[in-house]
Amino acid sequence: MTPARHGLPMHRQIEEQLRADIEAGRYAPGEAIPSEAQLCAMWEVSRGPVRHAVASLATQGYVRKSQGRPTTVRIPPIGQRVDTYTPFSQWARSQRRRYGQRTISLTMHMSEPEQAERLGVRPGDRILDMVRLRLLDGMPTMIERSSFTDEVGTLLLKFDLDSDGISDYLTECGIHYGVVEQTVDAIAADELDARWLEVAPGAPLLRVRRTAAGDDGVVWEYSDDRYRPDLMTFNSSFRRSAADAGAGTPGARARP
Amino acid sequence: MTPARHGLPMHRQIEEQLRADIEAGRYAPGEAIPSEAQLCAMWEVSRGPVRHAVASLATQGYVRKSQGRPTTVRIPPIGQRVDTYTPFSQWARSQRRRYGQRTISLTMHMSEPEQAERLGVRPGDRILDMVRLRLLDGMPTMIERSSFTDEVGTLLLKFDLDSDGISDYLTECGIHYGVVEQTVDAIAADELDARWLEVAPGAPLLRVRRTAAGDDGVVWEYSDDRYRPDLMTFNSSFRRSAADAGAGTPGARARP
DNA sequence: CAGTGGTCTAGACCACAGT
DNA sequence: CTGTGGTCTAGACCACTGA
Repeated sequence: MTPARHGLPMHRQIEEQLRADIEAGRYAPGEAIPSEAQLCAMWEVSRGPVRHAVASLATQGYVRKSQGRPTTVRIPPIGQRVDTYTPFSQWARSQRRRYGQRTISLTMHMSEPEQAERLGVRPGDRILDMVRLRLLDGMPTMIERSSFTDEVGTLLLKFDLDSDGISDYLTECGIHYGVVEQTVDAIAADELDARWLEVAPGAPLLRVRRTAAGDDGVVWEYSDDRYRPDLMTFNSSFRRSAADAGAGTPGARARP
Repeated sequence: MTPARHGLPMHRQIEEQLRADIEAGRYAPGEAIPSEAQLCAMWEVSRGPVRHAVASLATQGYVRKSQGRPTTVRIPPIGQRVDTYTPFSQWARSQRRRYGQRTISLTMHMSEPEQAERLGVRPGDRILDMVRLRLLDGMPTMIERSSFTDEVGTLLLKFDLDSDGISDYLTECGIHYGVVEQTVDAIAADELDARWLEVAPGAPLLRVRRTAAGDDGVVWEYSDDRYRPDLMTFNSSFRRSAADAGAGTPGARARP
C-alpha cells in the first residue's frame, strides 16, 4: 500500500525519495537507479508519475538518461546549480560542509526608487536591507546584500539572523520561494567586498542577482550575492536534442 | 493539416513551432499561447505531447505556467540562458544583433595531460586549439578558447573560421551538441583577454567553461569563454515548488 | 533476444482562475 | 459555473542496448 502521505503528488514524492536516496549514497554515482518498471511496481503507480520524477531529476543533473541503457546516477557536481535555487545554508548542509554567517548590517528604511522597482513596491515604502557574510568551512565565501518587503522584513527582525538559515524560518511563517529569477555576471570587488571576503579591491567576484516571489508571483526578496570564484562555482548540465540547432536548416545527418 | 515533417517526435515539433512563433513575435510577451485543448486540436494529438512541449518551453524560460490561468509568453530575458546552450552566433541571430568573430590563433598540436583529461583523449593525442574574439554589435564581447578532438579539428581546418558560426558547419558534418556541461565563475582578465576585450588587465570577466559531447557521450569540445560582464549576463528562471525546501519539516502554511 | 527508456493515446478526476 | 492547467491510469508500439 502506497504511503499516501502529505499532499504531495506522487511524482513529487517519488522524486524526493530518489533524490534523498542519491544524496545519501544509497545509489552509487555511475550506478543505475531502479528501472521505470521497478519504480512502477515499488510505488504501485503507472509510468506517468515515474517518468515525470526521473525527468525532473535528469534536468536537475542528478541522473543521466539514455535510451536503451539504464538511468544512472551522475557524478555529483562541485558547485551549486544555476537552474534551481537552494538557499546557502541548505546547500551547505546537503554538501556536509560547515557553514556560518555574520550579519554586517541591518537597516529598515524608506526605499529609493531603484530598490522599489526591483522589489515591486512603491518608492518610499518601507523595506529591510540586510548585508551578511556567509562562511564555508570557516572561509569567507560570499557577501549577501538582500532587500525584503516590509511584511517579510518585520518577520526577520524578530529572528536571530546569525543563527541557522533564515529560509527555514520564513518557510515556517508561510513565506516560500515560488518563482525565482537569477542573473549571473562578474563584478570587481568594492571596498566592502574586499574587506569581508579578504581579497584585494578590484578582484573579480562572481555575482548572482536574484528576485524571489511567492507562488502568487508577489516579489518579496531581492538579493545581490557575491562569491569568491576560487571557493564557489555554478554548474549546469543538460542534454540538447540533436534538432535544437537549426529551425531552418535540416542538414545532413551523416554519422561516420 | 499537420505538416508531419521530419522524423522529429510530435512533442518536439510542437515545441519548435511554438518557440518559432514566440521568437517571431506571433504571440506577444505577456499574452497567452493557445490552451492545451486548442493545441491538441491543432495538431490532432492527445495531451501528452502537448504538455511535454509546453513543459520544455517553460523550463527554458519561454513561457510561464500557472494552474488555472492560461500559459503566457515570458518577457524575453536580456542575456543568454544558463540552463540551455546556444552557440554564440545562433544566440546573436535570435536576438537580431549584429555579430562577428576574428580568429586570434589556431594550433594543431600534441595535447598536454591536463588538456587531454578534459577532452577525454590520451595525453599526446593530437588536438586543435583555437582562440577567437567574438563581437556583438561591433563591440568585443567574448574571448573563446576552444580545444577540439583530432577528428573534429580536422574538419574545422577545412573551414573558414572567420565566417559564420562553425556550429552550423559541424552539424552538417554530423557533429552536434548532445550532452553539455557548463561551469560559471569569474576570473581576472589576463594580458590576452585585456588586449582583445579592451579592458584593463585584472578586470573581472565572466567565465563559462563548457564540455560538449555527442549524443553518444563522447566529448569533442572543451571551451573556456570569457565575457565582458557589462556586455553579457546569464539568466535563469524557474518555479520552485513549495515543498522543495524541507524534506524534514512540513511547517505551518499560514498565509495571511 | 529480453529489457531498457521514448513516445503516444484516450480516457479520468482534481485544483484553481475568472466570470 | 466554465475553462484552465495538474495529475494519473492502463494500455500500446517503437528505438535502442547488450547479452
